[in-house]
Amino acid sequence: MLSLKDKLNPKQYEAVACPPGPLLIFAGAGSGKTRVLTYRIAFMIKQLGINPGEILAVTFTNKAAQEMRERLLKLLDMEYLPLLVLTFHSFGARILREYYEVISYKKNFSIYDEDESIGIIKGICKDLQIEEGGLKPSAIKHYISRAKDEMIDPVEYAESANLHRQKIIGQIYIEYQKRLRLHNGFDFDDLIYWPVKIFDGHPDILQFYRRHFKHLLIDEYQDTSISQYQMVKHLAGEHKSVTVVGDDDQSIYGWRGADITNILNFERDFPGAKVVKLEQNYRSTQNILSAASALIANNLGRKSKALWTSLGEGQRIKVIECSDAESESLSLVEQLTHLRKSEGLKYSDFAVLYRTNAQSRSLEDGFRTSGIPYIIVGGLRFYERMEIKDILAYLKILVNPDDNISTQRIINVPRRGIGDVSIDYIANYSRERNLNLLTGCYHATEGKVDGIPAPKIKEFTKIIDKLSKLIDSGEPLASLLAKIIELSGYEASLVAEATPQSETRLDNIKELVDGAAEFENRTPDATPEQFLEEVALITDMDRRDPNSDAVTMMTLHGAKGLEFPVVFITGLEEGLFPLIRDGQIAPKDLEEERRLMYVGMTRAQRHLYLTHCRYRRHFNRSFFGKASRFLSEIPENTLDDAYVDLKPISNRPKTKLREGRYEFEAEPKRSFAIGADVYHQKFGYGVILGIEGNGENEIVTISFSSVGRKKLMVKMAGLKPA
DNA sequence: CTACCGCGTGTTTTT
DNA sequence: CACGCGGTAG
Repeated sequence: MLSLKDKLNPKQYEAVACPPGPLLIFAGAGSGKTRVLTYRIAFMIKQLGINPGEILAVTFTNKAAQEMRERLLKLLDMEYLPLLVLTFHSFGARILREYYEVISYKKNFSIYDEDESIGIIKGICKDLQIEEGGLKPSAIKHYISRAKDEMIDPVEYAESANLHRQKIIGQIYIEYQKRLRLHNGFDFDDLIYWPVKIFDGHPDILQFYRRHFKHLLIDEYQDTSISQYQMVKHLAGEHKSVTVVGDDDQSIYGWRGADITNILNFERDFPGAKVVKLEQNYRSTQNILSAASALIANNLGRKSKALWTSLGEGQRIKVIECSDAESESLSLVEQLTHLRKSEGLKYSDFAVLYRTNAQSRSLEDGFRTSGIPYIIVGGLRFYERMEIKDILAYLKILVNPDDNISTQRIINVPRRGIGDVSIDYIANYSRERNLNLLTGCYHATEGKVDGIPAPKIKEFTKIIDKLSKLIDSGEPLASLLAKIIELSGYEASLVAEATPQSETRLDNIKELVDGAAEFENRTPDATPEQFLEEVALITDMDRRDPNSDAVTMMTLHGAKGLEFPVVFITGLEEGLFPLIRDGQIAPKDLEEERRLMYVGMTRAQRHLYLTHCRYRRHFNRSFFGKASRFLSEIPENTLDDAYVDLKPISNRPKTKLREGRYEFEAEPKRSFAIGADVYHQKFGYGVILGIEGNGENEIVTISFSSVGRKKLMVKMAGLKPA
């Protein structure tokens, strides 16, 4: 390999070229983490002559895995990647596809997502008549997930329960695991939990994996849970060629079971580990970096580090105080429009970040009305849409007939006159006879189940029959899905509905078929099970199209690993960010919020904007927001002069549409389009942000480069197109 | 027994 | 404000 030393700084080189063995790389934000990981892999292959098949790289997200794959292909100059780059969860799924038998599972198991898992828990609470003691099913799921992260099995959990609440959860946990097995399904946590259990109990299998993967590389090590840590520890075995990369300051998944002590204790767990700190930041200017560093310095119990950059001082950070969320949205539009012009930036150079998905609503309003292209990443995911899950449920029961969850989901979708009561009858009948629900349905068509309208069930089983034949005859995936949509009557019912919503649903299921076709292309020998697995593990974060020129809007969590020339962090109000529930926040939670802020700030390359509102409607109730404490933790000398934008924008009367007939305003004639450049005698050049009223009363909101935002009557203003 | 309608409730972050 | 759940009508 040519001159590694020229392409890496000394620290990076040290990490890349260090001999196989335990290696911990503290990679500060923007310090070229992925670069080091990929070069290290290339180094192992090209310099050390290591067989690529013996290397396993594990990341946390599909996005990260994908990026690493692409960069490796380029670096190694190959067409196909000779090594595995997987997420923890997909690696776990692979192990289970191979060894499901040793834990008495069956082939073609299903993978249940969060909603389905919570659905199972709801069912358990109902069946067991458990008084949940004020615990919501989602909360129960959370506790069970944490238990699995810590490798605590159901019986162990129940036995060690002290509190009344824990005993209830223990009971539910036991039943939950039982039902998952009954349905031949795993939840997300099982994809780590069970492989570790298998390794624990089957040295021969563990030995196989250890021999197979002699060199491990783990990305985002600070986000690993106890179960993931154990998986790494198991695989590392005696040879201990483990490279882990992480940054304790970017640990933001504690609520999901990530255990920051994993990275802090690496040197203890792997004696003789080499530690390299990467502290040169290649992303941000000094101002941004100093501000972020000062902020994170408020956390205790972190490894101290000193990030530095040679990119120069750069712009100061701008804090904008807005009157309300609507004004916040318009402020973003305003700043963005100016900056885009003055610096010749693309829309895709901008990111708008927020703490909770709910905030995206008000933020996107301003973008929509001003015609600025944007994409919202995250929120409701494509594969979590109702219609997609419905169609996939059909596919799931064809592959795994034990999947009662999916059977239950679509037995009456679209409507075939089979209600809850009928389903309960069949479910009870099936349970007593140890049959799965689908088989129970077939019995019902033969009149074996009392009180069930056989013809209606028959309608359902006939569809399944037809589809089974197709899948058995090896129908290609995309056309199989098309058949499901057609034969199930799903398409017809959506067409009949003929609402705007049903139209988008139709579009979505068509997109699903396209996606399946694309999957077939990419993986020629693909089985439906593999497709289902990919679909279960993929997230919306992975569907970001890098080619479209649009502003990216996403949560701060979603932004990890990304970078943008311009970043807006919004909603910086005490209580919202840091997010505080019940007026209280535990110190460790506050520190995680602060790390989240740190992650957000360090996404910015050149410009960083921080906005907060004085007034915000949050939970149904309006409240007056104090500025976030994080704002006061940023040194003054990195901040621009305060920019206050308090012009009330939202005092125009809300139009009522609900009362009486719907009324549609005639499309008003407008003198200017939103986004148009205009010139004003006194204020100079500006951009039209919004238009209200028409004719005599037409009022435009204009952002002037000289004086900021103004509302003017067109009649009086004497505007000229610029 | 199913389908529809209205009321009430409740919102962190995600593999 | 949107969704889920529960009650009622058919």
